[in-house]
Amino acid sequence: MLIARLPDVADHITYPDGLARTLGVPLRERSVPKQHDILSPGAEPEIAHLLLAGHTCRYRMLSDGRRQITAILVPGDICDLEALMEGRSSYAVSALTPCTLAEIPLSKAAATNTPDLAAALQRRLRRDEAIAREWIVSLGRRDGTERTAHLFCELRWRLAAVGLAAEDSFEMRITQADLADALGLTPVHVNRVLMSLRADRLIHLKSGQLTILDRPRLEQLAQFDPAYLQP
Amino acid sequence: MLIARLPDVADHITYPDGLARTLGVPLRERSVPKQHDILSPGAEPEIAHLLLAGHTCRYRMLSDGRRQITAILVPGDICDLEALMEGRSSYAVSALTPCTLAEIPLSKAAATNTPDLAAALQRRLRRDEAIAREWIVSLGRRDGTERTAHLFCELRWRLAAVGLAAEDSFEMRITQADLADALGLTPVHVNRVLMSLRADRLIHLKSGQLTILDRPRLEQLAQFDPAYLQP
DNA sequence: CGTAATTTTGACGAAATTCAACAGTTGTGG
DNA sequence: CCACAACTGTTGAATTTCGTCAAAATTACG
Repeated sequence: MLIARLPDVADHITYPDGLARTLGVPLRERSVPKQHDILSPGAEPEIAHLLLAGHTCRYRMLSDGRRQITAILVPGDICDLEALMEGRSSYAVSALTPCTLAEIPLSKAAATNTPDLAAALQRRLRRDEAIAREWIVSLGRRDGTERTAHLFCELRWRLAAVGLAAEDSFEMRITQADLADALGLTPVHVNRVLMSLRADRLIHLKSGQLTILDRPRLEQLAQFDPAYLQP
Repeated sequence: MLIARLPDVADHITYPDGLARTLGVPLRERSVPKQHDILSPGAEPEIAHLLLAGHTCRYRMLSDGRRQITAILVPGDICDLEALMEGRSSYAVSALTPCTLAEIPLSKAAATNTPDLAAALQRRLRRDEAIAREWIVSLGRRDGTERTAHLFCELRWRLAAVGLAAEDSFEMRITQADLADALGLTPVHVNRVLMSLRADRLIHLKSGQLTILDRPRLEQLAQFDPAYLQP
């Protein structure tokens, strides 16, 4: 599932080689287990992370234990973009699955003042915001089934863009409990929604592999329009 | 309700004088009625707008008529930030109340290449994203009452920052139907939530004036933490 | 002053949650 | 390689939150 030197990846900071060249230092790689905390909010981190394999998330906890995932990151994404751009972070980041990460030293990033890098980071920020906006639409106005369908359409699109979703099928080892925290539902209800998507022959999900069986119908159900994901 | 030359406004593009000086042109002012479309998605706009008075929103429509408001803008905010930064916009903007706007010519803004302006715009973008993230938390994990309380806490904070919410009271002429589209609820349910907030003596809302009667209790109910609004 | 928009209320229905139990899968150490 | 424990997924029944429909009351506005 590792991403590297993909021909169809446009952005030069999506893969570690390009980012290392831009910063002028080789990036250390690191593997972290599922559930591992990559960034705690409030802390002053010294490294940011480019995700190479697996899925991470940004999230916020409420004081009574409720958790909301505000973003799911896929390979090629920068997990702690806020920390990279302003040195501090208002959200936490953790690993939804076992992950491989490339470490980006913040000191080095801050010292690298090329317009190239700044533009690339700003593009990432705009994209993250567009994704967040669409997530608001899902949480506010799509029911559980549409919302879940939309997430799967979005993940497929983003993974395909980095070469990780051939044939409408991709690795997704996110648990139903974590999906629930992303979708604003309970784990029980996520399970029922998945069962119904399966019964409708829209998806096949087993042992960490999600296959979209009927993409046109799933995208129609979700009212998925990839315009917001375009660079 | 007009915002201008406020001593406690830090950002030099929050008020029209500063922005006009930065761009080197005087900004035309314009009044638009309630419901007026300020920006349609997909269009290639030639002007962006700094909100001077009233409330506008960014929103997205689903094909079956459902609408989700993704951001509420207050005086000092740039309505069409995405258009200003990349020339096109993936969301629509319209006026929730009668508004006064300052017109920002995109050509002039694109030509003004000062690091100062770029930094200010990027700060706005980061802030908008932080607000969007918190909105995701509300829609995903707060119930109708908490969500409404959170929105009021946020509006009070943002309006206070531009001098428009003295004594925990501010003008808010947004209809319950529009609040519903922002909160991901139905108008009927918004009404019930407002009734219950009134019954609990947390707010007073009448003829377009919202007064927060017990701010500590309202903020606790909403689990409001203004950290995300900090510059 | 009259009409339209908005707010409020009630009765009923649907979507999602809660609680509880059980089955299946995965991972680990003996 | 098996046995066990822990986690993850699945299902049912009862309850809660929120939505829908419909109508009345109130307010805003030309």
